[in-house]
Amino acid sequence: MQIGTAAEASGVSAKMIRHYEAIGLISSGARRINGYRDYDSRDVHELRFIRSARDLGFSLDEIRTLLDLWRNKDRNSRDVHQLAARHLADIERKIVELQAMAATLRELLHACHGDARPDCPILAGLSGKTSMAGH
Amino acid sequence: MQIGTAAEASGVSAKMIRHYEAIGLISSGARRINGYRDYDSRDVHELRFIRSARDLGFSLDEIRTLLDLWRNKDRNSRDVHQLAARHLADIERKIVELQAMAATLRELLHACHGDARPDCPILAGLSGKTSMAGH
DNA sequence: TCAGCACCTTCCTACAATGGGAAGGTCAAG
DNA sequence: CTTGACCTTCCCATTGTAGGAAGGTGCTGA
Repeated sequence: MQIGTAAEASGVSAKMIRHYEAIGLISSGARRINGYRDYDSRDVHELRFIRSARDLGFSLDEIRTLLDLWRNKDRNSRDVHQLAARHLADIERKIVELQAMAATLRELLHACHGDARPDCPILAGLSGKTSMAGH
Repeated sequence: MQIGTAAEASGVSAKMIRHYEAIGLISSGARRINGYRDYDSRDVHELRFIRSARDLGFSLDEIRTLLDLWRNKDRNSRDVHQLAARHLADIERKIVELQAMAATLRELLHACHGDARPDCPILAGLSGKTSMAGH
């Protein structure tokens, strides 16, 4: 099948499929006589794997490792577990960060009347006249 | 004061101060005879404002608007409130997304024994053999 | 048979925010 | 007069994705 069909079937855009090939995430597979890339269901399967991993927030570099492990039948499930656990920890850290931001914003929003008057605790907070959560 | 001092005082790196000037976020202020940028406490105050807003996750584009509102004494606190509320909603949406990812990851991690054996529900999940949370 | 359209190819550009580094100018202390 | 710590500009890299230009391919309908 052509790249467009593989894109549709996998949920990865044709643009991205070419990109993944360019950075060596997927192999430079077969070409037809006209130079068009040719894909089969295994390729689509792999693309879907990548797509799922992206949806879970794995970076392309992490996915590179995951793909290696996926292809390697002698792998250790410990390696996968470790990678995923580290990634989960990253996400949890990010959530905590965002929650801190959200809490501060909610506080500021609560204090700001939000009408036609110019005085605004949000701006005051940003300008450092109020307690602010650090980075 | 020189850029390095302003950087230290504001928590914004010299590199970023130059960048903010280049993109017009802050004005191209005075230069000394030798071509060095010169800053005063008002500049530092503005940089700290930017820094705080960045810490709260505002984009430089949003900060551009916030700075305009901050400088404009005839502003409407409603505008600030609206901008901040929208930003808070963005953050909350992002938190929900990350929490969904984390939940799926935790499920997969829970199912994966993570030892020397090769079979791994995490890889199976990514390859689509298990229920996965969509994007 | 040719026109048109949908597809494909490569290559370059952009985004957002930040950092790294090179090549060179400036200034104060020793 | 050298050394070192600043400063200047300019270019490049990052991460993941998209847009677009310029050109080739191939099917379909008139």
